[in-house]
Amino acid sequence: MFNFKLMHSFTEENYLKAIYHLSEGNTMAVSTNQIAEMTSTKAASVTDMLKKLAEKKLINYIKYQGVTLTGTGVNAAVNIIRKHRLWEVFLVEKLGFKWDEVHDIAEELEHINSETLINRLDDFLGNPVADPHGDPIPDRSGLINHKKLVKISDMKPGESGTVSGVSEHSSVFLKLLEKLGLTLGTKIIVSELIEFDGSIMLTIDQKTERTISREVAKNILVIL
Amino acid sequence: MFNFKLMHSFTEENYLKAIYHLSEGNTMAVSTNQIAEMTSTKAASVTDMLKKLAEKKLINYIKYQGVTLTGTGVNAAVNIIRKHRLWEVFLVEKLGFKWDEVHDIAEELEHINSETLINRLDDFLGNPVADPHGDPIPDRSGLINHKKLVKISDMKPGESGTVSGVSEHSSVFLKLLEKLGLTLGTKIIVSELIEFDGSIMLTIDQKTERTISREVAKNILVIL
DNA sequence: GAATATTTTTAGATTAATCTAAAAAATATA
DNA sequence: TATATTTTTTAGATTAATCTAAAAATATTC
Repeated sequence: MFNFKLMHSFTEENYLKAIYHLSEGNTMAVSTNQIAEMTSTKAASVTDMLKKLAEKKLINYIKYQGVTLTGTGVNAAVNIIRKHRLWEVFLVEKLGFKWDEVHDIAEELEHINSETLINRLDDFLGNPVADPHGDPIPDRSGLINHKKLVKISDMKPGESGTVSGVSEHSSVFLKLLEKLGLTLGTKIIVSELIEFDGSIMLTIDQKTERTISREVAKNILVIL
Repeated sequence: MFNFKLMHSFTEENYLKAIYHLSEGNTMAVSTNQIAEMTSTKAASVTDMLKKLAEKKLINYIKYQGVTLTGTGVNAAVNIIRKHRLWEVFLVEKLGFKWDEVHDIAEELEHINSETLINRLDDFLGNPVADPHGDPIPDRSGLINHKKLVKISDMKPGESGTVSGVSEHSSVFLKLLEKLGLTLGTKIIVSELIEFDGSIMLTIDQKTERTISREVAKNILVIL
């Protein structure tokens, strides 16, 4: 259960989210510059905010050593991500937006403060487990069901799987995937690795044959 | 069509909305103190903001003379109200909130900025013409279909009508109406005016007989 | 391990929105 | 109409979030 009834400002929430995303995957502390880059601010501004978040016990912060989220900080961040992803599902499933159109609007909606609202939205949507990009939706207690996903670029020839996520969320990339017929749920088989440039030949949905660049392959995640 | 692509801050929007609501009904300019009261700020803060809004040509402001909205200002205010009311419909119709629970959440949602979002929400909801309290929802060009509503307190004995709106939106009042069986759509007949205290005896839905105070009657709006 | 480069923090300003207290203008009252 | 009261504005501060420029700490390179 989310036990932080204290309100955090819009801006504080964005910093928490940035720190959370930056620490996903790696166990290291997150640096000031990384946060500055992700939040499109300057390092000096980040330092100021880090002091404030540390004061509020949302992060562990030692000067010059980077930051990690505290338990409370993780809870806050996960709650924002839950809201973001549920709103994305709403926008796509109920309002007919495309998967490349929802990010900015969800970025605003994620800051709406009402636990009741978000839990009712969750129920209304049928308690979805993933957002339109395949990212898992934390449940109301903050638990995240991480699926084991593999980059197409890490697959061996002959292996097959189902497209289930992306690690690049830009509209340009998502539109490309649509054009290539590589949306979520698509079944693929890696037929060949092209040694020359590292590009990868796929069989898509048992019919189409298509070559994708290594750069594209790195950003498509598959369940084997 | 709304032709103000310029963004207004959360705060500016709240001032515009306050001025709009305060000028509804009366043709007079709105005073600094009225705005301060409605926005829960001090008069000095209001003066500062009025200068800013005048600078942006959203209001007509003459020192010591109060303010009126300009055309652009009205458009901006109406757009916010449209968003507020559509979100209220969503909360009640789709998420199962009660009519006395939606105001605060809609107050946050109304500031989400996306014309596409709100137009799609409008369609998703079936282009409703009124919010859960009976207030009219401006269409996407900003037009408001004002219905001729009469206060129960202004009705004569023998007159009948359908409850179609309220002029008091507090949760306390709305809950009371529910308890009294006087929700939107309820048919009433004024059976008697009690001279002693001005209270009014009603027949509700052709069966229940009930007396309501003049204070309550003043805040219930009816279509004859 | 000293010199250089990079990163991070501090210091001092800026902007938006607010406040209190005092001054100015408008309104009400005697 | 002169005085008192109320309303509104100005003046000067405060808070949150940001910035630039300079200083301090850490990391890299020779």
